[in-house]
Amino acid sequence: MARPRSEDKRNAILDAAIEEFAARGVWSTPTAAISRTAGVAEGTLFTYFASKDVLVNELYRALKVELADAMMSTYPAKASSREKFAHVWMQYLQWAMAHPLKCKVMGQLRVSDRITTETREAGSAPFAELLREGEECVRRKVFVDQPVHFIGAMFNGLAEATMAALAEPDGSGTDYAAAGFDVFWRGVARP
Amino acid sequence: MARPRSEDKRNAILDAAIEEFAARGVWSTPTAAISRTAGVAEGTLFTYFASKDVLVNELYRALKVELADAMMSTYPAKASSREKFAHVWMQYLQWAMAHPLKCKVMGQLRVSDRITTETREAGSAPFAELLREGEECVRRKVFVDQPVHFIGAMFNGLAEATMAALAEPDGSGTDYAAAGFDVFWRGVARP
Amino acid sequence: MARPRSEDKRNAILDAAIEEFAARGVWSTPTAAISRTAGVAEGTLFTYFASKDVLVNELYRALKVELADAMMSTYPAKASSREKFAHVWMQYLQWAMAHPLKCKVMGQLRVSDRITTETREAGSAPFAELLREGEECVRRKVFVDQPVHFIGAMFNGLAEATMAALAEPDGSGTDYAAAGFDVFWRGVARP
Amino acid sequence: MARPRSEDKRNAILDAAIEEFAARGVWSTPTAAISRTAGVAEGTLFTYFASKDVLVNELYRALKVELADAMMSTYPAKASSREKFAHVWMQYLQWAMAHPLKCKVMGQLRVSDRITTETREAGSAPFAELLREGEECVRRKVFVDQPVHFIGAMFNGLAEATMAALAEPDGSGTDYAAAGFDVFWRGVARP
DNA sequence: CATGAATGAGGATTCATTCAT
DNA sequence: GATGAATGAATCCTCATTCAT
Repeated sequence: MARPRSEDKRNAILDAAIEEFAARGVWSTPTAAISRTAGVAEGTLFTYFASKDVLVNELYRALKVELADAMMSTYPAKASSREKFAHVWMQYLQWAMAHPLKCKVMGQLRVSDRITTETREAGSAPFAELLREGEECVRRKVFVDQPVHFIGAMFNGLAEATMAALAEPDGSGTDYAAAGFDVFWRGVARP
Repeated sequence: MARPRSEDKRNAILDAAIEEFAARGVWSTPTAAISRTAGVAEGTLFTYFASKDVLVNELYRALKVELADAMMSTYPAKASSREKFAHVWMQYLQWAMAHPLKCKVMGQLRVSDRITTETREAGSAPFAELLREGEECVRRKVFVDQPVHFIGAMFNGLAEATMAALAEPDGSGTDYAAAGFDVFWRGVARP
Repeated sequence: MARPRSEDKRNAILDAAIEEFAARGVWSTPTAAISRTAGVAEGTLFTYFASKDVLVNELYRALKVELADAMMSTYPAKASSREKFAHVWMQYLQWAMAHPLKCKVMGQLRVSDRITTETREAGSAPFAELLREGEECVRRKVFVDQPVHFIGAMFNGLAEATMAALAEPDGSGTDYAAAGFDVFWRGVARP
Repeated sequence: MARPRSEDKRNAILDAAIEEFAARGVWSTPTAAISRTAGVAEGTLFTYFASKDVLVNELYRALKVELADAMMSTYPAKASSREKFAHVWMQYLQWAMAHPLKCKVMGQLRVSDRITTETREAGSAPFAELLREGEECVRRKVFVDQPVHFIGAMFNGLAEATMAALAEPDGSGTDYAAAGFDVFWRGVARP
């Protein structure tokens, strides 16, 4: 199938999907709701995405790419390791705070069975640079002696927890973002 | 008088739900699949759970209760703080490893819109004891000066990440469970 | 099947059926609603009535019998024809006003396909006396020269219309009952 | 652009509904039977009528409109009052005889709880002209001194009874239609 | 290509009836 | 006989996808 005409329309559909998925849950949202919100006809959705599964996978990939861009595009290649991770951490949280719907949808998609392994791999590709830095840190004994993917998982888990804390409406004013990163760094840095 | 409602049947339905939800995803499993797996008629499911939503909420609560029991029933009330948290951490991970399906389903339910606030609250009730210990640690300056719910979130986030790492089939033999706890403790303990 | 034990229970079921049918419509009322209102178990209903259809037919018959009793038990066998019909007319309307639910249900059952011809015939049996008087009136040229069943239909149609008028909440105070009978009598009496 | 919604298909569904409702009763006919008879897919019914309730209400309204058209479209505005009512009466009965199924269905719908007040009002709107004539007759002392709606109810009640008599298969050859109107007129005309 | 009506398999639930207790 | 849990066919409706316009 040739590339469909309008990139705008494709994006409108993806945006509508985010909005609807966030509001009603991924598997409770009919494609008709998405097309309506996107302002296109029901059938049009299927000229841009062959099926709902495809749409969902592409959306996941798109969100990952956007997040990766937010996190990595200003990556301070020359800073210290700590600064590199801190920078990425902060970009992550800022993006998450700026895009709560996208964040919520990513959370739902992450645990979904309909996201293929291929999509998942594509989604983590842009973070290769960060992985390399992690490996370096392990090698240089800056980090504890654990596989990078494990350390990456810690990073993610803590970031998500921090995000959730930031999202709470208790407004205690605490700077969870910085606190969260401290937990991460103290946790994985070799004592 | 009359057949009494059977706890066995209720459990069979919940077990079947776990099995099917893990295999096909919560919102892709028809109630008919659950009843078939449970060995009851389609209608019987609805004498035990008024609707699929109710079933899903009760299942979430039941899983939480089971997990809480695994984590807290052998809580070492007289041990040191570190030992208390370590114990709970290990019980958590052991339960998770022993019940991967339940774990997977909990992961899906946690992000679901259909789980009510009430259910969520009921699910976290059994961990009150742990919260208290956390507060104590903050007060005694064992932990960094952050709200307990934030520290609890860190605990959870790291535990989940560790679980995921344990579930990976790379079988590197690394003891992720212990390593994960070390990250947690170093992270939240006052340096 | 032997006569079931308790006549009371049978009546409770019929009464409950009237109440529920009036409130929710005959075919929107589950048998379970009837048994609940009657204060008996779901299954018990079926020891008194073999099926819902049977229940509905017996109810129709019972209502007809009750109405017939109200109309005919004080039938003034020695009065003039006009007085006879007027008496029956008034009894009819009084019964209808006194039992609006029963009346409503009869209205629904009358047009229902599930009422058998046999039931309908049984329902009109108690009015034989009145039919005879009608025939007499035709023969004696008190009524216009039409078949009695046609005149009976007029009687019924006008009585129902009068009932509906009485049920309206406009409360104009008009004596519809008497006015309705006058319309009937003028209409069918030979001028 | 796109297939336009077809009035034909809508009518086919309404016609099928009449046929099936007449044969099996309104609440015993599955929507699937209607769509099959109409020659459309099960789902198509719901693009024309949002629910069975909506279909039933629209059907009632459509039947009323059709009947009103039959009765009122040739209304002899310049004839005498008696002729006006006689005309409408005859049109009513002719329509009823010509469309026994529609008539039967209207009878069932009239007593149904699912017909909304709004639908009922819309259904009686086209008869305003006749109501006015009735009021005129009361004012000019052609009719007895009763509210028009009461006289209207008599008209209806008698017409229905006459219809039922006409529908009986005794084929006595009696001209019930004319006889019925005579009953009406004698009944309501001031003696 | 865009549109939205048409399709029909699938799904949650209901409910008359049966039957174990 | 009474009870109410168990049954599963039947029902209304949804929705991903197709296709005529």
